[in-house]
Amino acid sequence: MNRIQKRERLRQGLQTLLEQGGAGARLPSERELSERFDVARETLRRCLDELEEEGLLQRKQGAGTFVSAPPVVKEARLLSFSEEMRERGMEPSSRLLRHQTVLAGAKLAQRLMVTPGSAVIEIRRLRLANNEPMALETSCVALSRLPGFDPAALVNGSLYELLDKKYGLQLRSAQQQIHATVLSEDEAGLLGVAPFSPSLMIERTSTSSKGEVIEYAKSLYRADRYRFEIGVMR
Amino acid sequence: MNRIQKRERLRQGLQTLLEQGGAGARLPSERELSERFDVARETLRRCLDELEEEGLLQRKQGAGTFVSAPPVVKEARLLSFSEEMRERGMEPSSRLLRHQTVLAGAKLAQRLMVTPGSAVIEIRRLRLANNEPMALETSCVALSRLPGFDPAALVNGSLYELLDKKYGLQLRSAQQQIHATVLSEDEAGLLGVAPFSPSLMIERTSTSSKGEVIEYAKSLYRADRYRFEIGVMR
DNA sequence: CAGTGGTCTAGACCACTGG
DNA sequence: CAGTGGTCTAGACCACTGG
Repeated sequence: MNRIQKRERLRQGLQTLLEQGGAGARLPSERELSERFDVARETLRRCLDELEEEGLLQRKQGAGTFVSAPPVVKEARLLSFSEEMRERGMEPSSRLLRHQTVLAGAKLAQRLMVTPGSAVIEIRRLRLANNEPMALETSCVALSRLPGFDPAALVNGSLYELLDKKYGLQLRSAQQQIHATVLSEDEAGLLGVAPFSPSLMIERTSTSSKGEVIEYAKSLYRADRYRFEIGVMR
Repeated sequence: MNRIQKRERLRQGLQTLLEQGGAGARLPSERELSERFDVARETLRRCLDELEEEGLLQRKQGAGTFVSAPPVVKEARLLSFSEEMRERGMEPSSRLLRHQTVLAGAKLAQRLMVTPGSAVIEIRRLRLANNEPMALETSCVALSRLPGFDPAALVNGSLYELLDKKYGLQLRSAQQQIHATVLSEDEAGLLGVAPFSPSLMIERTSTSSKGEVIEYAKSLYRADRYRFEIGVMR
């Protein structure tokens, strides 16, 4: 399409200008740019909006448009343990420690948004990276959302993959709370560290694209091997 | 201004429509809405863009505009300690424990992106919420970026505010690393908890809109009073 | 095909800044 | 004050969908 080509040319032309200018440089005015690229000023502005959103430039009313240094912020994304470890260049694996069906108490029921007393599958796994213990994870999923769920499938697999393949459930967002705590003797033993070592505890409530709460998980990470990293914008 | 009122009315009118409709409902067409609210279609579209960005509605070319169930994900934003505590409904304050000018070693120089050996101001503050100790914070800023900097101004103020007012520096993004650790006896004493209590340690490197690294800060939060909360999307 | 959202235009007036 | 970005308008044509 002619239109797409035009948009593309505009975008690339602007990026070239940004590169030539370097951080701090001032761009020509919007009226001049729109004439130069032969587009309406509003069209140009929409393109500048995008570039500003991406942090490549800054506009200041009455003063002008200035090139920014691109930010290095790493966006937080919802990753499974397996995905995250692979991204960190490590090979993930799991050991299924225990699984049982329990009846949801008031607190858990609220977290999973189910009625108190409904059946919940609780899965406790030791999660390894390069065959070294990394975290101790307890996941809870409501049985009603996962008919015929078989925890045995989790011995070496990702819960997220299973949810997707078997139930067509894609997790879309999660709420995470991060605390610092110390490990009990049992927990420390499983993770292979000294008792009362510090630990990063992450509680996560994951929600499907339909808005249903699918999983509540509580993970204890070894503080000596794991850091939580996040980029934030103002 | 008439213009602001108009925009405000439009926004509120649309939100009312969204509420009345409920998730899944289909809004009237853009042409009809623009007529009803007496604005140009482009103006209406800009408002719809915002609402879509916020996840309140979804548009589908050729089909229509539909009300979404609002997401509950809380976006991570770069907040100063003061801003964050106020948002949590607590009154922030600070006690300046120490400040000194040091020469940047290799590690600090790399973090601040300055040449090793340059002067760096190091500020150590006890940060309180409702007059209770909450965190122990050590901030480092390169002197070259803040000529004539006076740490005394920080006794009861926000560093971010000072940077903005005095130097016109707005922080735009930050990279944060979150660890779990235990407090030394000194640190525990200052924070008013038992020695070797667990602590959430947050290291933050903040960058200005021009892409310069402005601050490196290391904070030790009381694990019993502070949790880091974050929403993530897939 | 009628109707929807997506994009673009030329022009106007406003708020803000100090090159 | 001239010049900048911010907002809005009325209208056009496009791509896509199936109420």
